[in-house]
Amino acid sequence: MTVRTRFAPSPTGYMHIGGMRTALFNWLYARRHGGQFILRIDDTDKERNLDEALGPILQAFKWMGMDWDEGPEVGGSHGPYFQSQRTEIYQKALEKLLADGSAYKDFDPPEVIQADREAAQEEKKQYLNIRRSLELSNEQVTEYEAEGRKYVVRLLVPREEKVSLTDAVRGDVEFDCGLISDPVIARADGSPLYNFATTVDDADLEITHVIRAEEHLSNTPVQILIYRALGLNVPTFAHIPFVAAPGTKEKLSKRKLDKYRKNPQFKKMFEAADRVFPRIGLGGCDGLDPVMVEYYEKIGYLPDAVFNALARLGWSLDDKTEVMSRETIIENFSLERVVKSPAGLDPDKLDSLQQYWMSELPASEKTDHCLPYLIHAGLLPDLVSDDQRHLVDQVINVFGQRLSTFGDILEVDYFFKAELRESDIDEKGFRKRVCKGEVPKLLLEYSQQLEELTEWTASSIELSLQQFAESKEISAGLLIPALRICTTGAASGPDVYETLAIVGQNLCVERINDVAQRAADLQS
RNA sequence: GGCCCCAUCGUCUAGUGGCCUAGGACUCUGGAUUUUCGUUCCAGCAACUGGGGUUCAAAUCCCCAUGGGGUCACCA
Repeated sequence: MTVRTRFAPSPTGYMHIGGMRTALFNWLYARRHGGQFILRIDDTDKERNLDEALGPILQAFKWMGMDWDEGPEVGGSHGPYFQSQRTEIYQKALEKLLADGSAYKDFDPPEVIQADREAAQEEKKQYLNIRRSLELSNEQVTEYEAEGRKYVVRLLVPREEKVSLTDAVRGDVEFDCGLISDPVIARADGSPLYNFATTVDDADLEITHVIRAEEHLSNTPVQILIYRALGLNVPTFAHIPFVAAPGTKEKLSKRKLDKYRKNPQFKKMFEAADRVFPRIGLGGCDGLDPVMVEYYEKIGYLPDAVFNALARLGWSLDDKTEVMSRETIIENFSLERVVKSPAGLDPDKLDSLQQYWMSELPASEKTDHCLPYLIHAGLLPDLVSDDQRHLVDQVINVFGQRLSTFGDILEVDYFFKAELRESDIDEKGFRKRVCKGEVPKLLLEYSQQLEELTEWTASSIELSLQQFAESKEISAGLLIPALRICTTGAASGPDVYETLAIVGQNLCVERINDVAQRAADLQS
Protein backbone atom coordinates (compact mmCIF):
# COMPACT_ATOMS: atom_id res chain seq x y z
CA MET A 1 0.00 0.00 0.00
CA THR A 2 1.38 3.40 -0.89
CA VAL A 3 1.86 5.86 1.88
CA ARG A 4 -0.57 8.77 1.82
CA THR A 5 -0.21 11.64 4.24
CA ARG A 6 -2.05 14.91 4.47
CA PHE A 7 -2.04 18.33 5.97
CA ALA A 8 -5.37 20.02 6.47
CA PRO A 9 -5.09 23.73 7.14
CA SER A 10 -7.98 26.04 7.86
CA PRO A 11 -7.86 29.07 5.65
CA THR A 12 -6.82 31.61 8.25
CA GLY A 13 -4.88 34.02 6.10
CA TYR A 14 -1.43 32.97 7.23
CA MET A 15 0.67 29.86 7.67
CA HIS A 16 1.76 29.09 11.22
CA ILE A 17 5.42 28.09 11.51
CA GLY A 18 4.47 25.25 13.86
CA GLY A 19 1.85 24.07 11.39
CA MET A 20 4.50 24.18 8.71
CA ARG A 21 6.64 21.85 10.79
CA THR A 22 3.74 19.41 11.08
CA ALA A 23 3.15 19.68 7.34
CA LEU A 24 6.86 19.15 6.75
CA PHE A 25 6.91 15.88 8.68
CA ASN A 26 3.94 14.68 6.66
CA TRP A 27 5.57 15.73 3.43
CA LEU A 28 8.87 14.16 4.43
CA TYR A 29 7.24 10.89 5.35
CA ALA A 30 5.42 10.72 2.03
CA ARG A 31 8.53 11.59 0.04
CA ARG A 32 10.67 9.17 2.00
CA HIS A 33 8.33 6.31 1.15
CA GLY A 34 7.51 7.33 -2.38
CA GLY A 35 3.95 8.10 -1.40
CA GLN A 36 1.59 11.02 -1.81
CA PHE A 37 1.23 14.17 0.18
CA ILE A 38 -2.22 15.71 0.10
CA LEU A 39 -3.42 19.16 0.97
CA ARG A 40 -6.99 19.34 2.15
CA ILE A 41 -8.66 22.56 3.13
CA ASP A 42 -10.72 22.53 6.30
CA ASP A 43 -12.92 25.45 5.38
CA THR A 44 -16.08 24.71 7.29
CA ASP A 45 -16.17 28.33 8.45
CA LYS A 46 -17.66 29.32 5.17
CA GLU A 47 -17.99 33.11 5.20
CA ARG A 48 -14.36 34.15 4.70
CA ASN A 49 -12.89 35.23 1.40
CA LEU A 50 -11.20 32.01 0.43
CA ASP A 51 -8.62 33.41 -1.98
CA GLU A 52 -7.39 35.86 0.57
CA ALA A 53 -7.33 33.31 3.35
CA LEU A 54 -5.83 30.44 1.42
CA GLY A 55 -3.37 32.29 -0.79
CA PRO A 56 -0.71 32.89 1.86
CA ILE A 57 -0.88 29.27 2.96
CA LEU A 58 -0.30 27.88 -0.50
CA GLN A 59 2.41 30.46 -1.03
CA ALA A 60 4.17 29.28 2.13
CA PHE A 61 4.24 25.72 0.78
CA LYS A 62 5.57 26.91 -2.56
CA TRP A 63 8.24 28.99 -0.90
CA MET A 64 9.33 26.07 1.26
CA GLY A 65 9.52 23.92 -1.84
CA MET A 66 6.93 21.50 -0.52
CA ASP A 67 4.77 20.36 -3.39
CA TRP A 68 1.50 18.52 -2.92
CA ASP A 69 0.31 15.65 -5.07
CA GLU A 70 -3.37 16.29 -4.56
CA GLY A 71 -5.27 19.31 -3.38
CA PRO A 72 -6.07 22.89 -4.38
CA GLU A 73 -4.73 23.98 -7.77
CA VAL A 74 -3.54 20.49 -8.67
CA GLY A 75 -6.71 18.49 -8.14
CA GLY A 76 -6.49 14.73 -7.85
CA SER A 77 -8.51 11.55 -7.95
CA HIS A 78 -9.96 11.83 -4.44
CA GLY A 79 -11.52 15.29 -4.66
CA PRO A 80 -12.99 17.60 -3.83
CA TYR A 81 -10.26 18.82 -1.47
CA PHE A 82 -12.32 21.48 0.23
CA GLN A 83 -14.44 20.35 3.13
CA SER A 84 -17.08 22.89 2.19
CA GLN A 85 -17.61 20.89 -1.00
CA ARG A 86 -17.84 17.52 0.64
CA THR A 87 -21.14 17.82 2.46
CA GLU A 88 -22.79 14.89 0.68
CA ILE A 89 -20.00 12.60 1.76
CA TYR A 90 -20.53 13.56 5.37
CA GLN A 91 -24.28 13.29 4.98
CA LYS A 92 -23.99 9.73 3.74
CA ALA A 93 -21.68 8.70 6.54
CA LEU A 94 -23.99 10.34 9.04
CA GLU A 95 -26.99 8.44 7.75
CA LYS A 96 -25.10 5.21 7.97
CA LEU A 97 -24.19 5.84 11.58
CA LEU A 98 -27.74 6.80 12.45
CA ALA A 99 -29.19 3.79 10.66
CA ASP A 100 -27.14 1.22 12.54
CA GLY A 101 -27.47 2.90 15.90
CA SER A 102 -23.84 4.02 16.25
CA ALA A 103 -25.12 7.55 16.52
CA TYR A 104 -28.31 9.11 17.77
CA LYS A 105 -30.34 12.28 17.56
CA ASP A 106 -30.10 14.36 20.69
CA PHE A 107 -33.04 16.71 21.18
CA ASP A 108 -31.75 18.30 24.37
CA PRO A 109 -31.25 22.00 23.74
CA PRO A 110 -27.88 23.55 24.52
CA GLU A 111 -29.21 25.17 27.72
CA VAL A 112 -30.08 21.78 29.17
CA ILE A 113 -26.66 20.40 28.30
CA GLN A 114 -25.05 23.43 29.85
CA ALA A 115 -27.08 22.95 33.03
CA ASP A 116 -26.04 19.30 33.21
CA ARG A 117 -22.45 20.33 32.90
CA GLU A 118 -22.72 22.90 35.64
CA ALA A 119 -24.49 20.45 37.91
CA ALA A 120 -21.67 17.96 37.45
CA GLN A 121 -19.16 20.63 38.19
CA GLU A 122 -20.96 21.59 41.38
CA GLU A 123 -20.89 18.01 42.58
CA LYS A 124 -17.24 17.87 41.52
CA LYS A 125 -18.07 14.96 39.31
CA GLN A 126 -16.70 14.25 35.89
CA TYR A 127 -19.27 15.39 33.33
CA LEU A 128 -20.73 12.76 31.09
CA ASN A 129 -23.63 13.67 28.88
CA ILE A 130 -27.00 12.31 29.95
CA ARG A 131 -28.53 10.29 27.15
CA ARG A 132 -32.12 11.41 27.61
CA SER A 133 -32.94 11.29 23.93
CA LEU A 134 -31.88 7.68 23.82
CA GLU A 135 -34.87 6.84 26.03
CA LEU A 136 -37.21 8.15 23.38
CA SER A 137 -39.27 5.63 21.47
CA ASN A 138 -39.15 5.61 17.68
CA GLU A 139 -42.63 7.15 17.61
CA GLN A 140 -41.55 10.00 19.84
CA VAL A 141 -38.51 10.68 17.70
CA THR A 142 -40.66 10.82 14.59
CA GLU A 143 -43.11 13.05 16.41
CA TYR A 144 -40.38 15.41 17.60
CA GLU A 145 -38.97 15.67 14.12
CA ALA A 146 -42.43 16.33 12.71
CA GLU A 147 -42.80 19.13 15.24
CA GLY A 148 -39.58 20.54 13.83
CA ARG A 149 -37.64 20.16 17.05
CA LYS A 150 -33.95 20.82 16.62
CA TYR A 151 -31.45 18.08 17.31
CA VAL A 152 -27.77 17.37 17.03
CA VAL A 153 -26.26 14.02 16.19
CA ARG A 154 -24.06 12.41 18.78
CA LEU A 155 -21.84 9.39 18.46
CA LEU A 156 -22.87 6.66 20.87
CA VAL A 157 -19.70 5.93 22.80
CA PRO A 158 -19.47 2.35 24.07
CA ARG A 159 -18.82 3.34 27.66
CA GLU A 160 -17.74 -0.08 28.86
CA GLU A 161 -14.91 -0.30 26.32
CA LYS A 162 -11.40 0.93 26.18
CA VAL A 163 -9.75 2.26 23.07
CA SER A 164 -6.08 1.74 22.57
CA LEU A 165 -3.77 2.75 19.81
CA THR A 166 -0.15 2.27 18.97
CA ASP A 167 1.09 5.69 18.15
CA ALA A 168 4.11 5.75 15.85
CA VAL A 169 5.92 8.17 18.11
CA ARG A 170 4.33 7.66 21.49
CA GLY A 171 3.82 3.95 21.57
CA ASP A 172 0.79 2.37 23.22
CA VAL A 173 -1.79 4.75 24.60
CA GLU A 174 -5.07 3.68 26.15
CA PHE A 175 -8.27 5.61 26.80
CA ASP A 176 -11.24 4.62 28.91
CA CYS A 177 -14.44 5.22 26.97
CA GLY A 178 -16.35 5.41 30.21
CA LEU A 179 -14.89 8.88 30.60
CA ILE A 180 -15.76 10.17 27.17
CA SER A 181 -18.93 12.14 26.56
CA ASP A 182 -20.83 11.31 23.41
CA PRO A 183 -19.37 13.83 21.00
CA VAL A 184 -21.59 15.88 18.75
CA ILE A 185 -20.70 14.93 15.20
CA ALA A 186 -23.27 17.03 13.37
CA ARG A 187 -24.87 20.33 14.24
CA ALA A 188 -28.57 21.09 14.15
CA ASP A 189 -28.18 22.28 10.57
CA GLY A 190 -26.56 19.00 9.60
CA SER A 191 -23.05 20.40 9.21
CA PRO A 192 -20.33 18.06 10.42
CA LEU A 193 -17.96 18.77 13.26
CA TYR A 194 -14.20 18.49 13.08
CA ASN A 195 -13.70 15.04 14.56
CA PHE A 196 -16.30 13.57 12.28
CA ALA A 197 -15.38 15.42 9.09
CA THR A 198 -11.70 14.72 9.55
CA THR A 199 -12.25 11.04 10.07
CA VAL A 200 -14.57 10.68 7.10
CA ASP A 201 -12.17 12.64 4.92
CA ASP A 202 -9.04 10.84 6.02
CA ALA A 203 -10.73 7.55 5.24
CA ASP A 204 -12.13 8.79 1.96
CA LEU A 205 -8.76 10.17 0.88
CA GLU A 206 -7.22 6.85 1.89
CA ILE A 207 -4.77 8.47 4.25
CA THR A 208 -2.46 5.82 5.66
CA HIS A 209 -0.54 7.90 8.19
CA VAL A 210 -2.06 10.70 10.21
CA ILE A 211 0.87 12.77 11.40
CA ARG A 212 -0.30 15.67 13.50
CA ALA A 213 0.52 17.73 16.55
CA GLU A 214 0.17 16.14 19.97
CA GLU A 215 -2.74 18.32 21.00
CA HIS A 216 -4.84 16.01 18.85
CA LEU A 217 -3.92 12.96 20.85
CA SER A 218 -6.99 13.29 23.02
CA ASN A 219 -9.22 13.54 19.95
CA THR A 220 -7.92 10.24 18.70
CA PRO A 221 -10.10 7.82 20.69
CA VAL A 222 -13.24 9.51 19.38
CA GLN A 223 -11.92 9.35 15.85
CA ILE A 224 -11.02 5.70 16.22
CA LEU A 225 -14.55 5.04 17.42
CA ILE A 226 -15.87 6.72 14.31
CA TYR A 227 -13.62 4.67 12.04
CA ARG A 228 -14.88 1.54 13.73
CA ALA A 229 -18.53 2.51 13.58
CA LEU A 230 -18.14 3.24 9.90
CA GLY A 231 -16.30 -0.01 9.33
CA LEU A 232 -13.22 1.79 8.03
CA ASN A 233 -9.55 1.01 8.30
CA VAL A 234 -7.86 2.91 11.09
CA PRO A 235 -4.72 4.66 9.81
CA THR A 236 -1.44 4.81 11.66
CA PHE A 237 -1.33 7.78 13.99
CA ALA A 238 1.79 9.72 14.83
CA HIS A 239 1.45 12.51 17.34
CA ILE A 240 4.43 14.74 17.10
CA PRO A 241 5.31 17.32 19.75
CA PHE A 242 4.14 20.85 19.09
CA VAL A 243 6.53 23.67 18.38
CA ALA A 244 7.03 25.76 21.50
CA ALA A 245 7.95 29.42 21.85
CA PRO A 246 11.73 29.92 22.08
CA GLY A 247 13.10 28.72 25.39
CA THR A 248 9.72 27.55 26.69
CA LYS A 249 7.56 24.45 26.64
CA GLU A 250 4.45 26.37 25.70
CA LYS A 251 2.83 25.95 22.36
CA LEU A 252 3.80 28.73 19.99
CA SER A 253 0.73 30.85 19.55
CA LYS A 254 -0.13 34.00 17.71
CA ARG A 255 -2.12 35.21 20.69
CA LYS A 256 1.00 35.58 22.80
CA LEU A 257 2.89 37.90 20.49
CA ASP A 258 3.21 40.69 23.04
CA LYS A 259 4.90 38.30 25.40
CA TYR A 260 7.25 37.06 22.70
CA ARG A 261 8.51 40.55 21.99
CA LYS A 262 10.12 40.49 25.41
CA ASN A 263 11.46 36.96 25.06
CA PRO A 264 15.26 37.34 24.90
CA GLN A 265 15.69 34.73 22.19
CA PHE A 266 12.76 35.93 20.14
CA LYS A 267 13.47 39.62 20.49
CA LYS A 268 15.94 39.95 17.69
CA MET A 269 13.47 38.56 15.20
CA PHE A 270 11.04 41.30 16.07
CA GLU A 271 13.81 43.85 15.91
CA ALA A 272 14.77 42.65 12.46
CA ALA A 273 11.14 43.04 11.44
CA ASP A 274 11.07 46.60 12.75
CA ARG A 275 14.26 47.35 10.86
CA VAL A 276 13.42 45.79 7.52
CA PHE A 277 9.66 45.72 6.94
CA PRO A 278 8.93 49.44 7.14
CA ARG A 279 11.61 50.09 4.58
CA ILE A 280 10.18 47.70 2.04
CA GLY A 281 6.63 48.84 2.56
CA LEU A 282 5.39 46.06 4.79
CA GLY A 283 4.62 48.25 7.76
CA GLY A 284 6.34 47.09 10.90
CA CYS A 285 5.56 44.06 12.96
CA ASP A 286 1.80 44.39 12.98
CA GLY A 287 1.57 42.65 9.65
CA LEU A 288 4.19 39.94 9.80
CA ASP A 289 5.58 38.22 12.85
CA PRO A 290 7.87 35.24 13.43
CA VAL A 291 4.92 32.94 14.10
CA MET A 292 4.10 33.20 10.41
CA VAL A 293 6.05 31.44 7.68
CA GLU A 294 5.64 34.55 5.56
CA TYR A 295 7.83 36.45 7.99
CA TYR A 296 10.83 34.29 7.15
CA GLU A 297 10.25 34.65 3.44
CA LYS A 298 9.84 38.40 3.56
CA ILE A 299 12.76 39.12 5.84
CA GLY A 300 14.96 37.15 3.53
CA TYR A 301 15.66 33.74 4.96
CA LEU A 302 16.49 30.92 2.62
CA PRO A 303 13.85 28.20 2.39
CA ASP A 304 16.63 25.64 2.71
CA ALA A 305 17.59 27.09 6.06
CA VAL A 306 14.04 27.15 7.39
CA PHE A 307 13.51 23.65 6.03
CA ASN A 308 16.65 22.43 7.77
CA ALA A 309 15.79 24.16 11.04
CA LEU A 310 12.21 22.90 11.07
CA ALA A 311 13.30 19.36 10.30
CA ARG A 312 15.68 19.47 13.24
CA LEU A 313 12.93 20.60 15.57
CA GLY A 314 11.90 17.35 17.15
CA TRP A 315 13.79 15.11 14.79
CA SER A 316 17.43 14.20 14.38
CA LEU A 317 19.39 12.15 11.91
CA ASP A 318 22.02 10.95 14.34
CA ASP A 319 24.23 12.23 17.13
CA LYS A 320 26.07 14.88 15.12
CA THR A 321 24.53 15.89 11.82
CA GLU A 322 23.01 19.36 11.98
CA VAL A 323 23.38 20.79 8.52
CA MET A 324 21.37 18.79 6.06
CA SER A 325 20.21 19.23 2.51
CA ARG A 326 16.64 18.42 1.56
CA GLU A 327 17.81 15.23 -0.09
CA THR A 328 19.60 14.08 3.04
CA ILE A 329 16.57 14.83 5.16
CA ILE A 330 14.20 13.02 2.83
CA GLU A 331 16.45 10.00 2.63
CA ASN A 332 16.76 9.70 6.37
CA PHE A 333 13.47 10.86 7.79
CA SER A 334 11.71 8.44 10.06
CA LEU A 335 8.98 8.65 12.65
CA GLU A 336 11.01 6.53 15.07
CA ARG A 337 13.51 9.33 15.45
CA VAL A 338 10.91 11.92 16.32
CA VAL A 339 11.31 13.20 19.85
CA LYS A 340 8.42 13.07 22.31
CA SER A 341 8.86 16.32 24.18
CA PRO A 342 7.97 19.75 22.82
CA ALA A 343 10.75 21.60 21.08
CA GLY A 344 11.21 25.35 21.31
CA LEU A 345 11.91 27.21 18.13
CA ASP A 346 15.54 28.32 18.29
CA PRO A 347 16.21 31.58 16.44
CA ASP A 348 19.96 31.37 17.09
CA LYS A 349 20.16 27.95 15.55
CA LEU A 350 18.08 29.03 12.61
CA ASP A 351 20.43 31.94 12.03
CA SER A 352 23.47 29.75 12.10
CA LEU A 353 21.87 27.37 9.61
CA GLN A 354 20.86 30.36 7.54
CA GLN A 355 24.44 31.56 7.50
CA TYR A 356 25.60 28.20 6.27
CA TRP A 357 23.07 27.91 3.48
CA MET A 358 23.70 31.50 2.48
CA SER A 359 27.38 30.78 2.11
CA GLU A 360 26.49 27.94 -0.23
CA LEU A 361 24.39 30.15 -2.47
CA PRO A 362 25.91 31.25 -5.79
CA ALA A 363 26.69 34.97 -5.88
CA SER A 364 24.32 35.74 -8.72
CA GLU A 365 21.40 34.27 -6.78
CA LYS A 366 22.26 36.43 -3.82
CA THR A 367 22.00 39.41 -6.10
CA ASP A 368 18.67 38.21 -7.47
CA HIS A 369 17.28 38.00 -3.97
CA CYS A 370 18.71 41.28 -2.72
CA LEU A 371 17.50 43.32 -5.66
CA PRO A 372 13.83 43.42 -4.58
CA TYR A 373 14.80 44.81 -1.18
CA LEU A 374 16.79 47.63 -2.74
CA ILE A 375 14.01 48.35 -5.19
CA HIS A 376 11.27 48.38 -2.58
CA ALA A 377 13.37 50.59 -0.37
CA GLY A 378 13.63 53.07 -3.22
CA LEU A 379 17.38 52.69 -3.55
CA LEU A 380 17.21 51.29 -7.04
CA PRO A 381 14.67 51.83 -9.82
CA ASP A 382 12.21 49.12 -10.79
CA LEU A 383 14.23 48.45 -13.90
CA VAL A 384 17.77 47.75 -12.84
CA SER A 385 20.50 48.47 -15.37
CA ASP A 386 23.50 46.22 -15.91
CA ASP A 387 25.71 48.73 -14.14
CA GLN A 388 23.44 48.82 -11.14
CA ARG A 389 23.31 45.07 -11.00
CA HIS A 390 27.06 45.01 -11.14
CA LEU A 391 27.18 47.44 -8.25
CA VAL A 392 24.99 45.10 -6.19
CA ASP A 393 27.30 42.21 -7.08
CA GLN A 394 30.27 44.17 -5.78
CA VAL A 395 28.51 45.22 -2.60
CA ILE A 396 27.43 41.68 -1.83
CA ASN A 397 30.95 40.53 -2.47
CA VAL A 398 32.56 42.89 0.04
CA PHE A 399 29.68 42.49 2.48
CA GLY A 400 30.57 38.79 2.58
CA GLN A 401 29.34 36.79 5.54
CA ARG A 402 27.69 39.84 7.02
CA LEU A 403 24.82 39.22 4.65
CA SER A 404 22.88 36.70 6.64
CA THR A 405 19.32 37.36 5.52
CA PHE A 406 18.64 39.17 2.27
CA GLY A 407 17.06 42.03 4.19
CA ASP A 408 20.49 42.74 5.66
CA ILE A 409 21.49 44.34 2.38
CA LEU A 410 19.69 47.44 3.62
CA GLU A 411 22.38 47.86 6.26
CA VAL A 412 24.75 48.97 3.53
CA ASP A 413 22.28 51.27 1.86
CA TYR A 414 24.98 53.94 1.68
CA PHE A 415 26.38 52.30 -1.40
CA PHE A 416 23.18 53.17 -3.19
CA LYS A 417 22.56 56.67 -1.95
CA ALA A 418 23.50 59.65 -4.11
CA GLU A 419 24.10 61.82 -1.11
CA LEU A 420 24.89 61.35 2.54
CA ARG A 421 22.83 63.53 4.86
CA GLU A 422 23.97 64.64 8.24
CA SER A 423 21.38 62.31 9.78
CA ASP A 424 22.92 59.37 7.94
CA ILE A 425 26.16 59.77 9.82
CA ASP A 426 26.85 57.85 12.99
CA GLU A 427 26.93 60.68 15.50
CA LYS A 428 29.05 58.98 18.11
CA GLY A 429 31.59 57.74 15.61
CA PHE A 430 31.78 61.16 14.00
CA ARG A 431 32.63 62.87 17.28
CA LYS A 432 35.07 60.25 18.37
CA ARG A 433 36.83 59.44 15.12
CA VAL A 434 36.53 62.49 12.94
CA CYS A 435 36.43 65.44 15.34
CA LYS A 436 39.73 64.46 16.77
CA GLY A 437 42.89 66.56 16.80
CA GLU A 438 44.46 66.90 13.41
CA VAL A 439 42.12 64.45 11.73
CA PRO A 440 39.88 66.94 9.88
CA LYS A 441 42.87 68.76 8.51
CA LEU A 442 44.59 65.56 7.47
CA LEU A 443 41.44 64.32 5.80
CA LEU A 444 41.09 67.46 3.74
CA GLU A 445 44.66 67.14 2.66
CA TYR A 446 44.37 63.45 1.89
CA SER A 447 41.21 63.91 -0.14
CA GLN A 448 43.26 66.00 -2.56
CA GLN A 449 45.57 63.08 -3.05
CA LEU A 450 42.63 60.81 -3.63
CA GLU A 451 41.31 63.20 -6.20
CA GLU A 452 44.56 62.93 -8.11
CA LEU A 453 44.72 59.17 -7.98
CA THR A 454 44.80 57.78 -11.51
CA GLU A 455 43.82 54.23 -10.64
CA TRP A 456 40.79 53.72 -8.40
CA THR A 457 41.06 50.27 -6.85
CA ALA A 458 41.18 48.99 -3.31
CA SER A 459 44.90 48.30 -3.50
CA SER A 460 45.83 51.62 -5.03
CA ILE A 461 43.81 53.42 -2.38
CA GLU A 462 45.50 51.40 0.32
CA LEU A 463 48.91 52.25 -1.10
CA SER A 464 48.12 55.93 -1.30
CA LEU A 465 46.94 56.02 2.29
CA GLN A 466 50.10 54.30 3.46
CA GLN A 467 52.27 56.73 1.60
CA PHE A 468 50.29 59.66 2.92
CA ALA A 469 50.55 58.35 6.47
CA GLU A 470 54.28 57.90 6.11
CA SER A 471 54.79 61.37 4.76
CA LYS A 472 52.84 62.80 7.70
CA GLU A 473 54.49 60.46 10.17
CA ILE A 474 51.18 59.20 11.46
CA SER A 475 49.60 55.76 11.62
CA ALA A 476 47.16 54.92 8.85
CA GLY A 477 44.95 53.58 11.64
CA LEU A 478 44.23 57.14 12.65
CA LEU A 479 42.48 57.89 9.38
CA ILE A 480 40.86 54.56 8.56
CA PRO A 481 37.82 54.85 10.84
CA ALA A 482 37.42 58.50 9.91
CA LEU A 483 37.48 57.69 6.21
CA ARG A 484 34.83 55.08 6.71
CA ILE A 485 32.56 57.47 8.54
CA CYS A 486 33.04 60.25 6.02
CA THR A 487 32.28 58.06 3.03
CA THR A 488 29.56 55.78 4.42
CA GLY A 489 28.34 57.35 7.64
CA ALA A 490 28.74 53.99 9.38
CA ALA A 491 31.14 53.28 12.22
CA SER A 492 31.84 49.77 11.09
CA GLY A 493 31.44 47.68 7.98
CA PRO A 494 33.33 45.90 5.24
CA ASP A 495 36.96 46.55 4.45
CA VAL A 496 37.51 50.28 4.15
CA TYR A 497 39.57 50.21 0.95
CA GLU A 498 37.05 48.00 -0.82
CA THR A 499 34.33 50.27 0.42
CA LEU A 500 36.00 53.38 -0.96
CA ALA A 501 36.64 51.61 -4.22
CA ILE A 502 32.95 50.85 -4.63
CA VAL A 503 31.68 54.24 -3.51
CA GLY A 504 33.77 55.78 -6.27
CA GLN A 505 36.38 58.47 -6.56
CA ASN A 506 34.24 61.57 -7.02
CA LEU A 507 31.76 60.66 -4.33
CA CYS A 508 34.50 59.79 -1.86
CA VAL A 509 36.35 63.04 -2.37
CA GLU A 510 33.15 65.02 -2.12
CA ARG A 511 31.98 63.28 1.02
CA ILE A 512 35.34 63.44 2.75
CA ASN A 513 35.58 67.15 2.06
CA ASP A 514 32.06 67.77 3.30
CA VAL A 515 32.30 65.84 6.50
CA ALA A 516 35.86 66.85 7.35
CA GLN A 517 34.99 70.48 6.79
CA ARG A 518 32.04 70.17 9.13
CA ALA A 519 34.30 68.59 11.74
CA ALA A 520 36.85 71.35 11.32
CA ASP A 521 34.15 73.98 11.77
CA LEU A 522 32.96 72.27 14.92
CA GLN A 523 36.46 72.22 16.33
CA SER A 524 37.02 75.95 15.94
C1' G B 1 -10.25 19.21 38.71
C1' G B 2 -10.71 14.35 35.36
C1' C B 3 -8.06 12.09 31.42
C1' C B 4 -3.66 11.89 28.40
C1' C B 5 1.42 13.12 27.17
C1' C B 6 6.30 14.64 28.47
C1' A B 7 11.06 15.30 31.62
C1' U B 8 19.49 14.98 29.52
C1' C B 9 24.01 21.32 29.26
C1' G B 10 20.84 28.23 28.72
C1' U B 11 18.71 26.12 23.68
C1' C B 12 18.12 22.02 19.85
C1' U B 13 19.48 17.14 20.59
C1' A B 14 22.59 11.90 20.87
C1' G B 15 21.78 8.04 24.17
C1' U B 16 16.87 1.68 23.83
C1' G B 17 21.32 -1.85 30.69
C1' G B 18 28.01 -2.10 30.48
C1' C B 19 31.23 1.48 24.83
C1' C B 20 28.96 7.56 29.51
C1' U B 21 34.72 10.44 34.05
C1' A B 22 27.15 11.51 29.19
C1' G B 23 28.61 12.88 22.67
C1' G B 24 27.39 16.79 18.87
C1' A B 25 25.42 21.60 17.38
C1' C B 26 23.74 26.63 18.64
C1' U B 27 24.43 30.42 22.28
C1' C B 28 27.97 32.34 25.71
C1' U B 29 33.31 33.14 27.51
C1' G B 30 38.56 33.32 26.37
C1' G B 31 42.56 33.18 22.71
C1' A B 32 44.60 33.53 17.51
C1' U B 33 43.76 35.91 12.61
C1' U B 34 41.65 40.69 10.75
C1' U B 35 44.45 48.48 12.04
C1' U B 36 36.76 48.41 12.51
C1' C B 37 32.55 45.04 12.47
C1' G B 38 31.91 40.41 10.79
C1' U B 39 34.29 35.84 9.14
C1' U B 40 37.56 31.78 10.09
C1' C B 41 40.44 28.72 13.50
C1' C B 42 41.47 26.94 18.49
C1' A B 43 40.14 26.36 23.53
C1' G B 44 36.66 26.61 27.60
C1' C B 45 32.02 26.83 30.64
C1' A B 46 27.78 23.87 30.93
C1' A B 47 22.98 18.67 31.84
C1' C B 48 20.77 13.01 33.24
C1' U B 49 14.09 16.81 38.20
C1' G B 50 13.91 14.14 43.19
C1' G B 51 13.18 9.58 45.99
C1' G B 52 12.70 4.48 46.13
C1' G B 53 13.33 -0.21 43.81
C1' U B 54 15.15 -4.28 39.91
C1' U B 55 20.35 -5.64 38.48
C1' C B 56 27.03 -7.57 39.22
C1' A B 57 25.90 -2.91 36.41
C1' A B 58 20.72 2.31 35.22
C1' A B 59 20.49 8.59 31.94
C1' U B 60 18.48 3.98 30.00
C1' C B 61 13.71 -0.87 33.13
C1' C B 62 9.64 -0.47 37.28
C1' C B 63 7.02 2.46 41.16
C1' C B 64 6.06 7.04 43.65
C1' A B 65 6.64 12.19 44.02
C1' U B 66 7.54 16.83 41.74
C1' G B 67 7.47 19.85 37.62
C1' G B 68 5.92 21.17 32.66
C1' G B 69 2.40 20.71 28.77
C1' G B 70 -1.98 19.19 26.15
C1' U B 71 -7.15 18.29 26.26
C1' C B 72 -11.94 18.18 28.23
C1' A B 73 -17.28 22.89 22.71
C1' C B 74 -23.23 22.53 18.40
C1' C B 75 -13.86 25.53 17.27
C1' A B 76 -10.44 23.34 14.00
